[in-house]
Amino acid sequence: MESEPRIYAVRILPTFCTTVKTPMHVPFSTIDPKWQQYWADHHIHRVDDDHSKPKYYVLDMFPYPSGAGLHIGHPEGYTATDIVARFKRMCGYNVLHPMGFDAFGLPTERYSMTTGIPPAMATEANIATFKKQLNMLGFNYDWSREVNTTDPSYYRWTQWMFLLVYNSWFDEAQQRARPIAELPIPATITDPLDREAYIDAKRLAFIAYSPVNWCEALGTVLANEEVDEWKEKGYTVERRPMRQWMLRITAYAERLLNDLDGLDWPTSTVEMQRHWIGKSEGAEVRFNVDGTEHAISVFTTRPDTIFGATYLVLAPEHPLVEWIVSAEQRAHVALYRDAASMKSDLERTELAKDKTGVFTGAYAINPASGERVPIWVADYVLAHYGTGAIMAVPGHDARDHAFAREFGLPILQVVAPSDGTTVDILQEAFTDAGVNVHSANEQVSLNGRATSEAKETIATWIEAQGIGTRRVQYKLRDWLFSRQRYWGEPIPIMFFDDGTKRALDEDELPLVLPPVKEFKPSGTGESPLATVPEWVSFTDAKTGKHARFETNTMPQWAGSCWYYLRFCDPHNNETFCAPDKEAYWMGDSGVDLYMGGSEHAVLHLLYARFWHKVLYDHGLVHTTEPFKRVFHQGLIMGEDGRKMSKSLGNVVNPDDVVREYGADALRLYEMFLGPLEASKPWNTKGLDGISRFLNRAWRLIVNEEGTLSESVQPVPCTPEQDLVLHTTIKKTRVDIDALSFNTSIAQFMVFVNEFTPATIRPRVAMEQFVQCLAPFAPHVAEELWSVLGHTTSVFLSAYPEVDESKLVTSEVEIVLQVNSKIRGKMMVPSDADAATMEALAFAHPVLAAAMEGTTLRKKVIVPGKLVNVIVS
RNA sequence: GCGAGCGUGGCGGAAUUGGCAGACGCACUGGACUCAAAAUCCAGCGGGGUCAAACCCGUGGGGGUUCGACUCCCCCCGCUCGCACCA
Repeated sequence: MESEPRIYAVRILPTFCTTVKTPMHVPFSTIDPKWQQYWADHHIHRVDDDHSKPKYYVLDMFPYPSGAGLHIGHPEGYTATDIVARFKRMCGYNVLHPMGFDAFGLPTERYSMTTGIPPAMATEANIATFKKQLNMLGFNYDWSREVNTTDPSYYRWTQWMFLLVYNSWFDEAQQRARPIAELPIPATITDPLDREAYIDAKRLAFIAYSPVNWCEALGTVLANEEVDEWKEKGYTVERRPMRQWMLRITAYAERLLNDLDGLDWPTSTVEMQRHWIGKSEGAEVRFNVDGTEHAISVFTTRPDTIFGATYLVLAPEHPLVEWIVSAEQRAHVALYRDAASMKSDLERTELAKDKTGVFTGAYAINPASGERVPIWVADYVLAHYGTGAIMAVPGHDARDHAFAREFGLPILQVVAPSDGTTVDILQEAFTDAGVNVHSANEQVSLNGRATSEAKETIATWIEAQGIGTRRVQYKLRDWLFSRQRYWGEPIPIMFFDDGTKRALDEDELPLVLPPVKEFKPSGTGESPLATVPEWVSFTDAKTGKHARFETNTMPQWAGSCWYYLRFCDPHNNETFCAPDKEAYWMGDSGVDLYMGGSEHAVLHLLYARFWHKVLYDHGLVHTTEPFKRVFHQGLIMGEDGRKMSKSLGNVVNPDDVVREYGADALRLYEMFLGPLEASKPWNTKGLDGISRFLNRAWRLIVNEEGTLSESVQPVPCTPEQDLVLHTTIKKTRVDIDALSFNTSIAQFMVFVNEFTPATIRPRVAMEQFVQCLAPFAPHVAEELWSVLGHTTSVFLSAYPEVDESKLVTSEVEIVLQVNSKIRGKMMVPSDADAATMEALAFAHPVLAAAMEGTTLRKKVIVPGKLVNVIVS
């Protein structure tokens, strides 16, 4: 498109044809497809399983193939990994750089609801579009290893892994998953149904009836972490108790936390995972309810403040509420609990400015102080965390303080600042660590003890009294694993009329999704699968019993939990991945580089780590972690600095850019924008700059006829040229490992600026430059490599090596400073030692003049850098 | 509120262990080529100051460590992302 007007001008003014020098441009519209075809025909990107070479596994988070195709953000991470993959291959590594599609999910299903086009068909079309666009950008994926999560030959193994999880229990003592067959069953359990119930309760995949986030419009439940996303899109989500599959990820909380150490991940991502797991250490303490047999267990991280606990609070859902509530308060409490159940977790916290609650009419005995304290119900206490009940210490907890002030409950001070100052506990809670006061009974005194010591003392006392224990608590909750949707992996379990069930055996997998005509929700809160007669009513061949299949399907996260393993051995029909291939490609550290957006910093990465650990416990993988190094590419914003969106009209389409500037210009431009991890605005003018650079590089080597320029000669480099060349090689090698592509490209520009004025260009410099550039701009580099006379791909050549001797110059410029201010510069031999430097520098007029008539106080000499004299 | 990260020219951004701030690109200015324009090539481009130089100021603000700080430490301000009644 861009080149059209130029040609046009020549055509209408033919008389100027001979006089006007037509500047040469990279003919990208010819060479891009040419080399893409060449790579495909010659299998340049085919990964071999030659296990004698060192491996490098570089992985992109595979995309969801939406109908909209690639957006401009996709090529950013993909180009980065493409550069690394091509570079590592040129360095002699056997590189695995695969691509696939995470294609199950709601958007496709919703598209099918409105169009009637089956999701499998829509997915196929979308994937074709994505692949075409990915190839257009010249990425070096080995498509023979493509995976697609919706392909039965893939989800067969997703189902197999679900069953592996299902058939596991977590041995707390050994801190690992074990086969369910090894579960010890108490001898007292003899009834088969009781036995099954006991086993089911221990499985890592289990059915629970708990309040979930139901979205009527979507016809499915959502995970807690998904709620915000859909609410933003305008959907309403309500709390509803439903039958759900859960995965016991909480069993792995400690390992998921500990194994974060030693990962080469962004600090923010590690921190986010730590917070998500949310470990806190404290104590669980029992408070007896006055005048009853009941006791309320509370979890606290501040057992040292127990003497200041002036009331208890139960979550509205706490089962004990109805047992302890007094007759006169019963109506109030019931009203409050009903109101609370209508609110979602989100609404409870969003509207959390003012605390609400209601008195139960019951009292408990503070086991430390012996005081009788009122028991309240309030929704600022969450049912799912800790024990669903707290001891309120308004003197030393901001939330309890606000509640106590609202309802006129007593506030006691039991901790004072360590520095001896006083605080007004009635005005504001003192939540820092300090020294205990007013904290003693006949058996134990915390008075005068520092907070950390007081915690220990009281915890020991609590345990000695038999009223509680030390306890570790996590925020992490079990993973809600079922969706009431059609377009997901079927859960391979069938239920019989007698209340028993059966998981499919390995030889019965995959359990394939049945074709359906209607994708709308069944209307009963079940998935569209519930409307398929042969799905919910059939005779099981193995048992002869009448059965129905589970109608829930797995969430979209399932397929992405293990795809990195399938890439190691994508066509294996015997197992999900052959052990020797897993051992080779996953090596000692797993995926060597995993690139993807920070939106997956918590969930996907946590879920995948969890599955990996289950596999590890069963001896199916041999690394404890799947991803050694994770990197998040930043967002590319619109030209106006705002997030790209159709409604703002600031969206840049990669197809348009490739058509106008070529694939290499887009690749280089996105890498040159700024640091890979930063979010940065698009700037079309910057694309012109990159285009100019590519054209200048092109003209170093190619003449107007499109053949090798006469300026390229088989002569050695001058020392200056060698310095630039080897600086470029060195910088690129270092920068690629650091993923600092913007600075490598800047160095390429320096190289081109250096060689452009030269009339004789040493062939060796041109060749090595082309090799350096190749991972970044593969199409241009291949063409230049070919113009230079090579008949095989530049990617089969070895990346240039740095000759350190070429980086050493005979003289270096040093800085002369007087009182640390720069006063001059001079050249000295680069190997000059401190004494030589001093002698040369002191003879220099600038220093000589500065020191005249002054006293030398101090001299600082840094060889190769500077001479600094301090005078007065 | 808590956690993580970041503040450098008109703009995007560079700057091993503390050692010439502003590489490289964009924009802009001037010049060459051209009837003219585009393209290309050459030169300039933080602020003040000067005919020019010298010189002074300058990496969000304030303090500190150091011969020397964009870099290390403390306090403050601002921005981005994440979490948010988790007891």
